[in-house]
Amino acid sequence: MSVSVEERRAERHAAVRDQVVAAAWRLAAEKGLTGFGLRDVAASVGMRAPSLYSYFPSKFAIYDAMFADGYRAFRERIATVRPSRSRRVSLVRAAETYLDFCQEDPARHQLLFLRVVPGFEPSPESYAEAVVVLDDMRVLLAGMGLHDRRHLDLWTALTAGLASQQAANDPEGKRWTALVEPAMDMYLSYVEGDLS
Amino acid sequence: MSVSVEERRAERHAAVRDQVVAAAWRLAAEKGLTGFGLRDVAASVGMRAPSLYSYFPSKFAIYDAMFADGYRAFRERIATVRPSRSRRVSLVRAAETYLDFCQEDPARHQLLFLRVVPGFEPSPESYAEAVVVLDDMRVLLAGMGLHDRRHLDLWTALTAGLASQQAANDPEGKRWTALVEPAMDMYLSYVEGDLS
DNA sequence: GTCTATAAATGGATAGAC
DNA sequence: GTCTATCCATTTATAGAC
Repeated sequence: MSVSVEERRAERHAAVRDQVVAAAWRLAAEKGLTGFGLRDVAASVGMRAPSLYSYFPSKFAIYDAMFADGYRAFRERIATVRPSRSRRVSLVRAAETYLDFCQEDPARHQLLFLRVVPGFEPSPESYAEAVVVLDDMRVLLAGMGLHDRRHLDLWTALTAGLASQQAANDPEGKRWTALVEPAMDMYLSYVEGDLS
Repeated sequence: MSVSVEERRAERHAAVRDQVVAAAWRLAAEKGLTGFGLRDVAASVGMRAPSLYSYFPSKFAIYDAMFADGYRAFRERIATVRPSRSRRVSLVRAAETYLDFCQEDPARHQLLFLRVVPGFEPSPESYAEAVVVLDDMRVLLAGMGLHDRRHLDLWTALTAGLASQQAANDPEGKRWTALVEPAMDMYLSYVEGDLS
């Protein structure tokens, strides 16, 4: 059960990385996704800016870690959705969870689901986290008998649209969130003929 | 038919303002919505940065003018949609026009329809341009017998979702654009019972 | 690994001459 | 109205001492 010095060092290193990412999320929520600098990040973990470079080679690398982290958090959140025998209930719960997740942190919504940071694109490894979540959704719909990618794309468009309209036009309210049930009803009656 | 000196001066002033806004759009398309500076803007209209302050009191004021200008352009574009007796055709054409408009300039899509510039909110006057367009859409749906705001919100969410998924996940392709017809079919069969 | 110091650039914005 | 000059803050990132 002994652990090598290198392993403990690596653990500490990873722990600090996580703190940096958490600090970046806090600042993004406060000042906007592109509104914070490395000094802010460093200060809020008790460091000076240059020390961050022991953990991340660039600011984009921090965005990249945030991206992966955000999708892992999203996947965990989606995993908490209580399953139901009713397709309708399952879809409504999934969509509501997604909408809540977006609304509770608009900066995260922008980083994960929109293309907002000029010049930033997630690395293949981080993008893989996004693919995993999308695959979860694919499996969920497949479990309902929907196997066509177009069915999945239509569902993501519908929920993404509710989220983006909510964020852009009524960030504090429920104008579009309140439409989740009708939206899922609409979706379900449309795909009804294709259910297996 | 004579025009006062002041009027001609005002006209020239307005013309330069328009050039500045046009230059800002070009740069936003090139370098990202938040990726350009006032020096760039000034240079691309043959000026130095301080001279811009004769036309706009701040960078946010330029974003504000872009916002109003973008919604005017959007309204003109929507006005070109050929009317049809078929509700389905009308909705498909409107949605396709919206999607094309978004895809042809992602920075414009972000400024008009997402909340991307940290700290920027449109002035009431500029926001009024957005309200006008939304009212056009309200009238269009009302002409089809759909008078409920929820019908309008559901339609905007659906089209906005197609646009944002397209922009974020397949900016060069047609993966979600290709779903306009099914999406409109879905929408129409759902609201069918409420048509007057 | 963290620091100071600094690079090298850029940001928005202002003062004041012309 | 436009310019030069400049302010002042800030940015990301690097060099090198400790």
